[in-house]
Amino acid sequence: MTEVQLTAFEHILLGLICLAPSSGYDLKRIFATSPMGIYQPSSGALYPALRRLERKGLVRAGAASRADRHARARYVYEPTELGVVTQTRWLRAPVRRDTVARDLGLHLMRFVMMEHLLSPDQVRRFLRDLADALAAFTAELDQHAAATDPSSGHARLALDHGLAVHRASLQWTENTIAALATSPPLSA
Amino acid sequence: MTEVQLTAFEHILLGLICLAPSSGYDLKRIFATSPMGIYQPSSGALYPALRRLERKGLVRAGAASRADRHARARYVYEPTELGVVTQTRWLRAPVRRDTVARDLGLHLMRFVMMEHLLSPDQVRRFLRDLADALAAFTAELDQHAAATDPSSGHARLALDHGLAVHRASLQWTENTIAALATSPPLSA
DNA sequence: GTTTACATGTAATCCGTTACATGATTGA
DNA sequence: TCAATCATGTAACGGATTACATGTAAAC
Repeated sequence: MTEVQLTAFEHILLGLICLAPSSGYDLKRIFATSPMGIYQPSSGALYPALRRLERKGLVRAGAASRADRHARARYVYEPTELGVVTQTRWLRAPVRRDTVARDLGLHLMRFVMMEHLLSPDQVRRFLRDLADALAAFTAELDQHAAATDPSSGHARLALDHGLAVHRASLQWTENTIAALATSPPLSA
Repeated sequence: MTEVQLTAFEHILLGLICLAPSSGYDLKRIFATSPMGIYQPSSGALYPALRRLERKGLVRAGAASRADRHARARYVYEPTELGVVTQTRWLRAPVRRDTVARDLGLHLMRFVMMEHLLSPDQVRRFLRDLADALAAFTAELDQHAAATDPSSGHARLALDHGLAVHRASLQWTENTIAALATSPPLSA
């Protein structure tokens, strides 16, 4: 029971490898072409991170490595059993109210990655928690707003931005809960 | 013309000091109590950053230091002329389309800090640029969405989240441009 | 025949977190 | 006097960026 602690970046890599076995370059391409391409990991971040995951026994360089008559080394990583367990535990971690705003993007990544690792019920619970956390956060911002002179300059306007954005996020969460309730994930 | 390069964190500290001369502890309190308290800088980040700003000649420990019969050292920093120039240049920097999503929070910080350092016209231009960048980004997301099966699981749903949030941000930007046009900043 | 995509890596540097250390002042 | 607040700092550690290095394969 050695508590495996990973960085957010490592968890995202592990999650992507859980979705589909990938080489470092594959992962780079995923970041480059998918909408999450707002973050582009450098080689100096990516390859050492993969090595750390391997060293910790969460992924392994699988059979596909060095195939396809590629003379150049090519390591295709796949998750180990421990890797899947670790990732699943991360996905199940509660949504913390006090950091929901800071980690909003990360929570969305978790949502994407829990599709095949958690049960529909656990996904529902996650979204419910997320909605609650967002509601609490917007309520807090509302209080700040109420305590601020509405015509007091840019700080107040920026506060309105935070409110608008997190209300939209909350709205999405509620909509998604409803959508997943009426049309359950395809198990066809 | 030694190009002074600062981290985002350093620029935020410098910006806060430009708004009002502050000690390290003052800054800590600002982070703790204002809505931007989602980020709580540690002592190990804060004090070395202030030292770096001082070493680079952007702030100086002002007259208020060690006053108030505080035996314990207390350094109240105020911006130097070079500090104000550097900060102003940062505030004037263009909004980059390709990083608007990643740096959205930072752009809002810039908006707050440009209130007293830039002209209303420059603020307007900044918001116009921000709106354009957000429009470009949402258009890009729209294209991704159009190319994705609408019932294809969590990735698509997460994309919808990004769209909702950035549309809300864009809406705020347009609203704010309008608001600042009708009621110009108080110069009373 | 040279650029572009594929594919992985290292070294220097810098910065942030965590945890610990120190000491004064105020109020219960 | 004991806790909380004020107030600044250091040391160990880890990880990210930048820039550089290396080499193959495909395409033009």
